[in-house]
Amino acid sequence: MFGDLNEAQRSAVMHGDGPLLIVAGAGTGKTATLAGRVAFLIEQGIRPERILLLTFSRRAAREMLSRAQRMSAGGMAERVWGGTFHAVANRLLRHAGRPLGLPPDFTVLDQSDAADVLNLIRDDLGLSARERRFPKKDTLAAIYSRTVNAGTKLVDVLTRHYPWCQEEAGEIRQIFQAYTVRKREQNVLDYDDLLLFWKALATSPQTGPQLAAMFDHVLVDEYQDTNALQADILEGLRPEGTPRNLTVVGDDAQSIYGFRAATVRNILEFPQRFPGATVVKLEQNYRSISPILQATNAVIALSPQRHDKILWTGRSGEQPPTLRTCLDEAEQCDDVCRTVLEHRERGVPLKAQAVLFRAVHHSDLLEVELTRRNIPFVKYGGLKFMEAAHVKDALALLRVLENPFDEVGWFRVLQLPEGIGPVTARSLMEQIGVRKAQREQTSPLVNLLDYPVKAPPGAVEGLQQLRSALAGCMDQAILPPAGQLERLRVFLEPVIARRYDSPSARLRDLEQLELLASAYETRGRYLSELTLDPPSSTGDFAGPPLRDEDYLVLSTIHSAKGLEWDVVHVIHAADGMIPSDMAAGDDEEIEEERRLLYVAMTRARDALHITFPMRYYRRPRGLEDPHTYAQLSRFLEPDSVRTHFETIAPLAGAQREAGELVVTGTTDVDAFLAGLWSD
DNA sequence: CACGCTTATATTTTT
DNA sequence: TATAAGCGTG
Repeated sequence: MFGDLNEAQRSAVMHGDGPLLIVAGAGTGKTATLAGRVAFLIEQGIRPERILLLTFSRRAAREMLSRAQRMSAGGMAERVWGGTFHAVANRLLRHAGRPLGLPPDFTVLDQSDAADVLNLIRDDLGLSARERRFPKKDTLAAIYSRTVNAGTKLVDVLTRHYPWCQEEAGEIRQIFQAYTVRKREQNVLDYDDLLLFWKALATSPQTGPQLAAMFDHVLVDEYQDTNALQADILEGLRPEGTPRNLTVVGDDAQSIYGFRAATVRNILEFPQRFPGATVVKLEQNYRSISPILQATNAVIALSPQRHDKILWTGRSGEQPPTLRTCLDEAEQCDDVCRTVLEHRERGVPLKAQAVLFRAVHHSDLLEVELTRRNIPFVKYGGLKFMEAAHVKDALALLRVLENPFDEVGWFRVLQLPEGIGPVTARSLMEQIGVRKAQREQTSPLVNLLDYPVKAPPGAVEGLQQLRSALAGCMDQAILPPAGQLERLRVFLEPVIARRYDSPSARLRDLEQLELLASAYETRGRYLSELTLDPPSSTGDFAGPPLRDEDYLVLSTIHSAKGLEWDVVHVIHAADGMIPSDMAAGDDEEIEEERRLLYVAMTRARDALHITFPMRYYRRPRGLEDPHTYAQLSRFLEPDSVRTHFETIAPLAGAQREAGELVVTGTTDVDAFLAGLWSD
């Protein structure tokens, strides 16, 4: 059954008790190994519900467990505890959060909800009166999250990552303090709280041992992307003096989540933190053909950090990766479309191909072009769906039904009826007692439904419609979440038509939301699953019609982690894109960008194409030249890296045919100039 | 006080 | 490009 595994993989799979670190290079069969280990443990008689498998996404957990299922005879893998740190924390805390004073019916705030709460507090504290420009709500949320996850002092985070906000440190601290108070009042947890409370539970002398006793084995995927908080949780779960059955898998060369305070130190210091750890290295790459692997090895070789493993492959192949210089973005789109179709001609379906890029909006132009040419695609990455105003409106309605003390929920809901803006909404919240959260107090929801409130005459009718919509959803026993959404849609339809453009598309989204809800029996379950595992692609919604069709995959590099395709196209391989200008802060950030390119390239099995446009058109700001010139990404360095590529210039070909002279010197001039600005 | 309009601005990656 | 703040009107 484990016959397909190589020696290193087998030794990892069959490792006995004690800590185990598997350093698994890209494409070395990490998933098979981890799934194999789960299957092995079950075969050894470990009860599946006593195994905890922590992965980076829900999708990864599903894949891993279904593989383990196939490998294990008994087929009990589905009872394994699996999911992301956050999702597992959510489950655990609903059962075991009592000792922390945490009622089991808390609701979860996603990052943008958290930002809204921060914004509300900023208004309340009167900090919006603009003397200086104050960090925006999303920035506040980012600062908060980074501080908590890294476990560092606010001032240090500000100095290092948000130097332009240092002046406001006092106010920021004030907001953060109030933020914690509000969350507790309202019985809501944000992403970071989920981890914090889990850690509190796992490390407390009272509850820690009970928690640790729940599991015989803990396995963690993508360990290079865990942060200090998560490492503490793991140590709490496998305390010293007990059998420390902890398996972690990771690759320091693929750590790309520094912005979420992930630290490679977790993987590097694992043997110190868990003394007696066995270390297994997986170095045989099964994914890429040799010319691609050589190129990716060359990219990572230039990283000044030590990655001491050498990947090799038995997969031979002739075609080196191509490096394609395009005139501009339009030509890049054209080239990608053509190359994609060429591969399909030769028998590679669209599904086996992916286009990868640094930032969500990098595919905008390509999406237009693909649509124009009737090439179907799905896009992964980005949070677009959950961020849309109308989706938030619908979910806010469900949230106040679920948790009537949810402040941001109410603030949004109460502004839906015509004639009510922020000021009236605040007054209504005051009247129904949203903020006086004592547990015994009557529910603000009941107050709104059963008692009259003062509102301006113009708002009375709309308010009444809101009331009856909410009232229609009160009895969960009769109406499941999908039914509630159906009822709420009647109310939302005119609201959306009045407030937003392209209402028909938005109404379709509400139907999708309803479709998704039909899989859940309770509102609470539905809401927390949606915030912890949001639909990651438009394809997550595409029901049967799109499912069997062939489609090209578009993905951010971050979302492509752990996946692979026959053919990979990496676009925008220009300085300013990879590495992103935004990341050009310090060496550490630049190195993370290098690893990002490495991750992108190592997704490819048989063919890899990297393109970059020489010229970008930006919307003119003032009298600036709307064209900017880009250079090839510095990570594709000429001597040791570019030699592994076949260089193609669609532009040069076209121009030579036209008898024009191709000027290749531009980039050198730009490089010279760039050298003058940098120090 | 709501709402529609204009103008400034800052722009990554995701649980 | 999308959002937020600013301003005028009803």
